[in-house]
Amino acid sequence: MRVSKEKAAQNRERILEAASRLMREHGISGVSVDALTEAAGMTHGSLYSQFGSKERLVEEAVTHAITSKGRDVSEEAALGDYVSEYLSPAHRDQPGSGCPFAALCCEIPRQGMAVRERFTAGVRGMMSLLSRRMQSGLRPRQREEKALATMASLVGALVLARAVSDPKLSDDILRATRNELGD
Amino acid sequence: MRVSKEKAAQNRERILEAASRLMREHGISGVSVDALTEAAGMTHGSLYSQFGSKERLVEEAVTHAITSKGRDVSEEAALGDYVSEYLSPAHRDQPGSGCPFAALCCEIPRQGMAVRERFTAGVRGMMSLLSRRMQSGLRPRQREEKALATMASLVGALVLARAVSDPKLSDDILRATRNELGD
DNA sequence: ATTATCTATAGATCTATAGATAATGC
DNA sequence: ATTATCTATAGATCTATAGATAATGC
Repeated sequence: MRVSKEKAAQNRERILEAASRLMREHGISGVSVDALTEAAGMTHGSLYSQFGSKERLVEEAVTHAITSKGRDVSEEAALGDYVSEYLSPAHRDQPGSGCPFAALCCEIPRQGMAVRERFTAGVRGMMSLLSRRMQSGLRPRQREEKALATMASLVGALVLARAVSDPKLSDDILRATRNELGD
Repeated sequence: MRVSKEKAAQNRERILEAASRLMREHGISGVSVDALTEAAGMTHGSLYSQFGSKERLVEEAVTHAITSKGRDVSEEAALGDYVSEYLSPAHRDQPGSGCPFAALCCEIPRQGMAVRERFTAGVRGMMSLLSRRMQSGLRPRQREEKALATMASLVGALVLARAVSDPKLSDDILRATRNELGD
């Protein structure tokens, strides 16, 4: 049965929402087309009519996750606030709505070029977001370098904190990195 | 057909070698029992006789990768040398023989408890390895904290450098983190 | 007439098991 | 007699496609 253009656009959006959340929680290869469309309240057939293939959906879902996450960052927020929130236990414990870079990074090298390029564009976006918040005394080139190193610290701390089974060690990783970036 | 005890032990070792390499290259869920035993020159049936299940093989393979990698680090190596090698393009381009933490971190939260605990033990090992190389002026507690923050930087830089599709940006991530850790 | 969605299904592939085989090691 | 390995296969599950259905929008 067919639905209205408006309803179809809504359905597409719901699939993307579900995909960007489920992929961050279970990994890209860990989410089936079936599980995904079911979470969006549809059958798997509709995904192929909307996106053509899983690969193309992944492209859009990765972009969706990155841009929607980027919009959450207010332009006024200081570096320290951003770091504190990024390295908070709450962020660690909610990967589905958390940083897409930390959630997907290890799977990205095995994705198609289009997916990797969208991920890369997102990394550049986060670099410039952090760069703008670096000490104003530094030259642009140095600020970008600082931004990249900071991003590496943030992403690394989050993925390790999520991976270890000991809650205390996990907290230690977050705190140690917060302290290091606070200087 | 049966083989000698010695040969069987060799076969087991070959499966573990293949597993620890292939899992780092294609992810834990990205390697099938079939692909794995074939890489070791056997059929998939023998894996079940040797390990009982894929999950139990993963436990052993993760441990195998971590301990064999840990043995490579000479006790005399300084922190700077370790960092330079870790953040080298060569390490980035050879995940199969590289750091298991960087290769597997994102998949570990979805593994069984036994796998997560072995990963966690490995993280503690790397922490103490780095800790021993920190400035001798610091107290043990501070050295461990520095070690954790350094590990986060290393792992984060490597996974991001592997993920981005632009070779220049990838090099920049490695260099920026090397410079940051060099201070 | 167009098209978003559903149903049914094809064709791969994945983990796991059962039973046969044949060399080992007592 | 034991057991490491192989062969065959069961039972799930995964991506994708073909054709039917029915509401939309000209």
